[in-house]
Amino acid sequence: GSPKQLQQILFEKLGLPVIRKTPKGQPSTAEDVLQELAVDFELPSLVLEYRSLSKLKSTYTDRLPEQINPETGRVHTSYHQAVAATGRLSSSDPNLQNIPIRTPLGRRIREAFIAPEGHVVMACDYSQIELRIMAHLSGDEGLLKAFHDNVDVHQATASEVFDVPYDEVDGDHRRAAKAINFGLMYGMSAFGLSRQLNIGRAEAQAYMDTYFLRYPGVRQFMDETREKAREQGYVETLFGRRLYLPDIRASNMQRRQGAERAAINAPMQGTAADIIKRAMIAVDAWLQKKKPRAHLVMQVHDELVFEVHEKDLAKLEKNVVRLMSGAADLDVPLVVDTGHGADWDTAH
DNA sequence: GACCACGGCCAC
DNA sequence: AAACGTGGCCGTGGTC
Repeated sequence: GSPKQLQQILFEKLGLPVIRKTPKGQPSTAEDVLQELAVDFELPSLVLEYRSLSKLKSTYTDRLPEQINPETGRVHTSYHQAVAATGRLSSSDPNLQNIPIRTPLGRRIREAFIAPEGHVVMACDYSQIELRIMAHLSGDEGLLKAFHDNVDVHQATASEVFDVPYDEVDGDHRRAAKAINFGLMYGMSAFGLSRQLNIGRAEAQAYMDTYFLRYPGVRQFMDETREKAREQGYVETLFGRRLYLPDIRASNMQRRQGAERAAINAPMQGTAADIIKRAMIAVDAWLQKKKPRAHLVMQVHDELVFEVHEKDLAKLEKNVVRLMSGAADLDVPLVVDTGHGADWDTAH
């Protein structure tokens, strides 16, 4: 578990090539580096497998049972309202906003979050909320249309960027388009996209150029956001939450560009945070008024998780969807997906 | 025992 | 050199 010791074994003792260095100048043993080394060498795959198992065991399987409150028999997180710069909540001790979901083994940890006898877990999440907010804030016609037509937005982006009919988009093109969509919201450069997709820089630049040609409103929105940040020293969400960016005029290019990326991202991430908070307030009011056998037990940025008596499930689901969808009036629909089951994994 | 930096990695 | 935003937690290696 020691990157320092692993560096010595891989790069000094075994003489494997150094693919990348850490910010402190040490040879990196990060996941993407080991994946590349795994093509030619045997050990890196084993290290990666050990790492993923070790992460799940040390952070979740070992720790969560230790944090069960003996009085309630539950784990209780702490939510913080004034930590994340964008207005998101954060969660700690334990963090319940980073419970694994991406891998089958990771998902087994979610199965441990179960509802009491006679109750189910219900999970309701906003579909693509940040991209929808990007469509709203930018007013880009193509993006607005994609959401109005209720199509798969990554598939639609792939169709535009790679110039293939919507129904003929393959998995690789969709994956690339998804990376472009998310990368854009994080202020990613062509260099970053080339690294993410493992393609040449010119090719990545061509993808981004085509994207901005097809979605000109998005380019304009991003240019204007940078400009506004520089002029005002802050950016704001749809509802006026500000993020001040003291580094936006820094002479140090790295700091300045970092502030520009934060400026691009904050209106979208922050507006999503505002919207789900409005939804939580509306849901709380409804719960207090109607008194169903239900509790809101978690918030995970774009998702609300409830425990609800089986008999009150249908009514709760209908109303939570209504209240979450209606928490903001955007130029695109706010779509809410829901699921339920005996545990948090099944509810997804 | 408390705290820290680092490298790494889990989530959205 | 870095290059993709927001968080929190782990083990290691180290200090006080």
